[in-house]
Amino acid sequence: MIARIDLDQRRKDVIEAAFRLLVAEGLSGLSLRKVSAESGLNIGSVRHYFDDHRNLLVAAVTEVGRRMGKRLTRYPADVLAGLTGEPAVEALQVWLEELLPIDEERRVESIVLTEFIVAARVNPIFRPVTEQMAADMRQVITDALRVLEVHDPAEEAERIVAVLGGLVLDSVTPHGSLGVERIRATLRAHLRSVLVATPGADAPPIDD
Amino acid sequence: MIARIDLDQRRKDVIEAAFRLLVAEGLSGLSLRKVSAESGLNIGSVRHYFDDHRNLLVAAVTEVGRRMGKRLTRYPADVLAGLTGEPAVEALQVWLEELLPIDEERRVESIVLTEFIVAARVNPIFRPVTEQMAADMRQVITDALRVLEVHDPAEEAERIVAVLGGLVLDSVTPHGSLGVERIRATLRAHLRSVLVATPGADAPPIDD
DNA sequence: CCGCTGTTGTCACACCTGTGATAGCATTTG
DNA sequence: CAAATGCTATCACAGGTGTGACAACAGCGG
Repeated sequence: MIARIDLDQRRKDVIEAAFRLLVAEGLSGLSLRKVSAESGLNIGSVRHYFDDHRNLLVAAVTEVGRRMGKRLTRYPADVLAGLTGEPAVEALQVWLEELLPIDEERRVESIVLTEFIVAARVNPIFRPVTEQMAADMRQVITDALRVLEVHDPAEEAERIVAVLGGLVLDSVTPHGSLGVERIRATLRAHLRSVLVATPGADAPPIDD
Repeated sequence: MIARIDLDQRRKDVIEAAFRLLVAEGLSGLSLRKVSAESGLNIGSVRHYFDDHRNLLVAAVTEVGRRMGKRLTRYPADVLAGLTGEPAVEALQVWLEELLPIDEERRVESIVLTEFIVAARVNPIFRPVTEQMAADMRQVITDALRVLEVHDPAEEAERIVAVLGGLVLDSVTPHGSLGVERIRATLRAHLRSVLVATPGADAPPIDD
C-alpha cells in the first residue's frame, strides 16, 4: 500500500482545526478556506481529504458523535448495581460529568455538539448523528436508573437529559454563563433529589 | 408630523418576516435580501427602516427579548402565596408553560431565541438581551419559589432554568424531538418533585 | 401650483463562498 | 531509471453578501 502520510491522522488534524474554528466563530464561520488556514494546510489539500464542504461537516459531526458515544459508555451500568443513597449519587455524578463542559476538552466538545444540534434543526445532514446520540443518551441513562431501581426510570431519564442539556446550553453560551462548580452542584442536587428522595408515589424513601 | 405610513408597524412587519426566516433557515440564512423578499418589501425599504444588517439583528433579538419578558411577568408571584402541594404545582406549571414551545406562537419564539442565544456565544451584539433575559428568568423564578417557601430557592431555580432550557432545546431541534405532551409532563414531574417532595437534606418527605 | 420629505427602486462595488479544472511536486514502486 | 500515484498549489468562475450612492416617486405642506 502507498501510505506516504497517515491519512486518518491528517483527517483528524483537519477536523481538530475545524473544531477550533467552530469554537471561535460558530458553524457559519467554518469555511474551507478558514479551515485550511487554521490547519496550516493548503485548501487543495483539505479538499483532497474531504472533497466537499458538506463532507467535511459530516465528518466533523460524526467525530463529535463518536467522542460523545465513548463518554456515554465509558462507565458501565452494572457497577451501579446495589448502590443506594449517597454512593449512588456519587457514582452517577462522576459518570454524567463526562457529558458536561467541566474542563477545556469537554467544553470544546460541548460547544461543537451544541452548534451541530442547533444546526440540525434546519440542515438534515446533521440529523443522523444528533438523533442517534439523543436516543443513546436516553437509553443508557434509563438503563442506569433501572439498575438503581429508580421509580419510573424513563421519566427520570427524561428529566436528567433535560437538566444536562440546559446546563450545557447555559454554561457554553453567555446566556447564563454558569461556572464549573455551579454546574456540578446543580447536577448533584438533581441526582440527589432523584435518588435519595424518591418522589415516586408508592415507594417509601430509602435511607442508608 | 408627516406619517404617511405607520413606521413602527412597518418595522414589526419586517421583524416578523425575519422571524419566519429564522425558523425556516436559521440565523445564517437571514440576509437583507431574503428578509426583503419575505416581507414583500424592496431591499431599499428595509434598509430605510433598519439601515444596517447589524441593526436589523439587534432589533430582532430585542423584540424576542421583549416578548419573553412579557411572558415572564405575565403571572405575578404573589398569587402563589400560601399555595402548597398540588395547587402550587399547577400554578407554577401554568406560568412556566408560557416559556415552553407548546403552541405555534411559542414555538417560533423559542426557536428564534435559541438561535440568538447560541449566536451570542460568538457575536457580542446579542449578549445584552440574552444576558438580561437569563438574569430576569433566574430572579423571577427564585422569587416565586421563595414565596412558595421552597428550601434553597436559588438552587431550585437553577435546576428549573436548566430543565426549561433543556426541554426547549430538545423540542425545538430534532435532537430529541419531544412532543408537547412530553414536555409538559416532564416539567410537571419536575415541579412536583421540587414542591411536594422537599428534597432538602434536613426536612423529611411530605406525603399529602 | 411648487417644493419638501419620507419612501422605493436600482445601480455598482468589494468581499467571501464552494467548486471545477489543472498543473506541478514528491515519493514510492516496478 | 521511468512511471505511477498521492499530494500541494493555483487559477478562474458563478453565486451570494453588505453597503454606498443616487435617481425616481408619492403625498402633504405651503
